[in-house]
Amino acid sequence: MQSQKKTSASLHDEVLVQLRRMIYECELKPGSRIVERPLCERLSVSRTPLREAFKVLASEGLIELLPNCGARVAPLGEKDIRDALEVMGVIEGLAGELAAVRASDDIIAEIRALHYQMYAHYLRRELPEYFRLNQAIHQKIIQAAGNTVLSAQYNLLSLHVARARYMVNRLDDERWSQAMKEHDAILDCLVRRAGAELRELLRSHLMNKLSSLLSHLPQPEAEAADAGKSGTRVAAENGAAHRVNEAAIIREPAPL
Amino acid sequence: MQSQKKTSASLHDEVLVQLRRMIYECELKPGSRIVERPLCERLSVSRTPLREAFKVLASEGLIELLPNCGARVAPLGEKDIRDALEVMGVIEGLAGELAAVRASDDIIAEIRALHYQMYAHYLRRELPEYFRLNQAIHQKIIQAAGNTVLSAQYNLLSLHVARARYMVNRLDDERWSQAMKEHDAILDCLVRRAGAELRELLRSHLMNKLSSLLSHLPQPEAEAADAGKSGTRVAAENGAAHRVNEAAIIREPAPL
DNA sequence: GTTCATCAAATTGAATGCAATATTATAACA
DNA sequence: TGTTATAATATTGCATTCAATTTGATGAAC
Repeated sequence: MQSQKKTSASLHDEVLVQLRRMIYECELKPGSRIVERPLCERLSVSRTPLREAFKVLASEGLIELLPNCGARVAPLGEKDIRDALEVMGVIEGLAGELAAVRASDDIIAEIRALHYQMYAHYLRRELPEYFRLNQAIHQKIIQAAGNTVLSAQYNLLSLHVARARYMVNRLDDERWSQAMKEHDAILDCLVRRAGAELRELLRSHLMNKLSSLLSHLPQPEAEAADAGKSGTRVAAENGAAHRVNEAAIIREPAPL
Repeated sequence: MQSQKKTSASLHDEVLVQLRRMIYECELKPGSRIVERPLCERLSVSRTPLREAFKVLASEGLIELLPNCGARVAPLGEKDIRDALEVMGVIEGLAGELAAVRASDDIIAEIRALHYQMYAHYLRRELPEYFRLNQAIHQKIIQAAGNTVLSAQYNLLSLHVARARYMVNRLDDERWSQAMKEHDAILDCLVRRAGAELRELLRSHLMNKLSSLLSHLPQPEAEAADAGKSGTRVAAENGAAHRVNEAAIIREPAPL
């Protein structure tokens, strides 16, 4: 049913997917204004499907739509990241709690397989592959919860978190090894079907990710502090988006 | 900044608000197909803003957009209600947990005042007023959490739940008195700032509401069981929407 | 009598055009 | 020189129009 991929989707959906990618990869920088016509030419579509996509993105919180003033990419400050991950924590916690009860043994076996694959990539310090499997495991847990509303909310929040991850753009070794340990515990809870324990584990897993993200945030509170409120187009100009350092670099954010 | 209400909003927003109301009041019945042009005439707008509103409603899960086949109001079965309230449970639980820490004494005083007002209406069996204050209390707790993502998710889920409530359209006395007791406990937790306890209380409060809703659901699994999957426009024709019985009737769903 | 094919009407998807509003540049004035 | 008013430009919001697909119906063949 979802086999055909490229040509089948309506123009509006393609634009939507494209824009989402451009936003969470920070190709469209947080806080920057978006003018319709240039984007239309770039995506080779008319304004109508673009504007429809804008409305959806606005309801998803990825852009802001100022009446008669056009759109701008939603700013992404420390507070926004914290808010998103707080909610994501209880969402994914609930997913774990439900998955521990509802997941079939086959699904758990699949997750276990993914886990060991991920562990192998961790040992070899292959971050993109590690990351892909990490996402796949979390996605499997979400699906195992068997709750469509939960899945939808999770995917939505994932977009915002991916945006933050692109801004930070690195993962230090200490956090990486800690995350791996947490995943060991997560798998353990799942096979034991320890729902409540898994819930707390997943939630704290995300809270730790929050701490890691915030500690690496580019400019905590610099001169662009008013970007969130003032209507003037501050381009934010965060040159940190491409900074390369001693830590591992994330290149593949999410196959979502 | 948000003082002007009616004439200032863009046409698209007005249509969006109108359609949301029509959907969660079941004026547009779950599962029924929506044709664009008649709605355009009825709302006195062109197809462009209507279609933009459709895209947003689809991303909110209130309608489904079938490619080249138009829109239909999202069906609302037992599973959908359960899914929505499961998620809402942890969302509002988190809100309580955060509010217990972050709410100012003034806010708690306001909630206490609302609570006693609500209690007075409960004693007089004034359901619409009770309901309005009930919503206001929950809204205050959400706001006190100080998390914009949480607020957005909660408001979204509220729409779906309101839709379910309209379908059920009544509240039996036993559940009413139980809900009132639960609210007593909620207020107590809040003034004691017992976050974890409040979290569990709010979650179970919603789980009880879920049970109540499901037990009063019009047709659990009747001949319209395939309405959720088949593409044919089954009008659902749930005559139970206006049924009047021995229980109190809900007329005012949410001032949201 | 049932089923399949072809055609007409209706409906959706997208592009273009026009009016309204905001933004920017220019110029006049204090 | 700095500030305000005004006009020109650019951009958004919405309506209209056209093309593509689907739905429903009529008729022919088995």
